[in-house]
Amino acid sequence: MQLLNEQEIERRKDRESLMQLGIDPYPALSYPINASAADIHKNYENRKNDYKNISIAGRLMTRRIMGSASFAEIQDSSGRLQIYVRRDDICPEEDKTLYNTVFKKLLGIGDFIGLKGFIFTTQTGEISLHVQELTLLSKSLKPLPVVKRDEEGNVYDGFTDPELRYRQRYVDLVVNPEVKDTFVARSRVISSMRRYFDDHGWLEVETPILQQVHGGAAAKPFDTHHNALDIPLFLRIANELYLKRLIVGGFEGVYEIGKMFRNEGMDRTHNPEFTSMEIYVAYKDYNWMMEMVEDLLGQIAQAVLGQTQAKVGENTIEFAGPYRRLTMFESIQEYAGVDVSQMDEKALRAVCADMGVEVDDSMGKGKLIDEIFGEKVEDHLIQPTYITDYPIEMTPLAKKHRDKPGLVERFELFVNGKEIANAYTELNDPVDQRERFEEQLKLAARGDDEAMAMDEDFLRALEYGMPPTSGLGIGIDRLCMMLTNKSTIQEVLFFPQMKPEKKVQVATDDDFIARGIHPGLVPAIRELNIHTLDQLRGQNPNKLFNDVCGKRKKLKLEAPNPTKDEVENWINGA
RNA sequence: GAUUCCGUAGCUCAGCUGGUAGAGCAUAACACUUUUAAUGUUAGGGUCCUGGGUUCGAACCCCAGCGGGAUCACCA
Repeated sequence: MQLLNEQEIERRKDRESLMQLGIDPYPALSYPINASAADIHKNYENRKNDYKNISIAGRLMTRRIMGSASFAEIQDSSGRLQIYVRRDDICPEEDKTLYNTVFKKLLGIGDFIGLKGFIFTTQTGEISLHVQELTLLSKSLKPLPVVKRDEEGNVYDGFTDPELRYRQRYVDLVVNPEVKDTFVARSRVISSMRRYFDDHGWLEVETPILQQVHGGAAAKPFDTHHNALDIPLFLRIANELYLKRLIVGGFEGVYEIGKMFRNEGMDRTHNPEFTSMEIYVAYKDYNWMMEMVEDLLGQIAQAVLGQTQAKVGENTIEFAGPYRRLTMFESIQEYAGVDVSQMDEKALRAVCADMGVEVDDSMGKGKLIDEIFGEKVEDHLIQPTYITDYPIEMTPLAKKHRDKPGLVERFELFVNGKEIANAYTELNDPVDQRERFEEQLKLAARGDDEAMAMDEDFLRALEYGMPPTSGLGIGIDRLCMMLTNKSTIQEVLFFPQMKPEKKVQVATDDDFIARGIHPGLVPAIRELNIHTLDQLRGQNPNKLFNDVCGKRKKLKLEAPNPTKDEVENWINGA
């Protein structure tokens, strides 16, 4: 049961009327299509002879009715096409019902229709379809927001409320064409990335989403339970440790593009489920990986934008490599003016205090350096920049630097002040790896709730031997944000997570009748804005009695007035 | 999680100092055979987010809640 507004009631009546005319509003059929709106606009001028028998389908989006002729627009997945509908063309016989009643009165904006006819150019120069045959394919019962655009492309009655746009993305996609463009771009980002990896011979794989140990990253997981095994399970926060097991197993290049789940806060750059790409290639190190990433991102930008530059907010980003490389210590030296490379924890805390960087007691040396970096450096890294050689404490899965003690071979790629990729020369020494996990356990004991958990099976795999390997992770959503110039993650996710929509449980007529209300009085109850049984229960009996009798008179209802006792019984449910 | 702004017709938004709820588009009716933000005339459409409070009187003031945006914190 739902409350219908005026326009929804009207459309339901139209649906009934169509059926009475013998027209199925939802016919079961295949409608053959031989052209799209975009194809017609692109090719009609040069190949006019090919557009004399067009069959096309789409959603009716506007109508301009002028007596016995009308202009309208339909929208298919490629765009819009103006159609010209003339009464005597679609109704060549005596009976003009199809035009006068069906097209003019019973169809509405949002309905799917199929059309046959020929393409021509109107006096005002618009390429249009002259309709000879019209078929209703699906009736729309809810009114679409009507977005108007003038010749300059100015939008007049936009569908702009972010809440409605995200909750009803289907409507957003119908009326805001640039939204569709964003998601087409997203799809191209992923497909061009996949093509790049496949062309290099690396294998796309799938690893468990339901995991018994949530490893590979520092984050809070979603937990669930498997009934048959009676064990707790977690949605993965990362897939790194599984992909490395596959390298142990003998694959020389594996990658996975998939959803990760983190039970943390949400904002314009975080959604509880997000898409990441992780790739591991054997016999490589992080220097090789930096060159690969430059090549990859240049090619993706080219595939998505047709060029390697992207406008992101105020900035123009050049994705073609090579990218600038800075060690973490160099970057802090450059942007914060401090050499932290030789500092111990105490000295670092003093530096943080100096700079007004907030810290707490659970933070180790690595975390403190990361805080300084985040506060002072990140925002400056606009053009793609590799930050390399991180402190060992904050990177338990990366190999120790080949000649810089206390550091690991890791880089992060920053673009427009945001991290979009993270890569290591992977740690493959099982003894070192066990020690690193143990260090993490100590951090956990100290209060760091993001410290990584020990994964014994992963250690066992490493003990069998993993070749030297470089691994990379890219946040797909953020990459898409950059390449589509969007500032929120919601704009690149079809269905971003939202708080539940509050749903009022509207009572049906039968619900009211079951409480003893005379069927003829239900309209009076609804007229009083009592739509749920809860609302009914909250009524004052005397007031309700008076109101119902008043409404009965006003609405001229046939049903007899209730007695006061009856009204009390409605409320008490007796 | 904190701060702050917002919630009025299907959509986009007005609504003065607290005094009978408004517009454009959409919808309905009539007219109109090349319009394109079609046009002209007319009509209907509201739980002013919800619940309390103040007041003779609340869309408006106060309190609480729900939902959303922005900023900040954490994380990718």
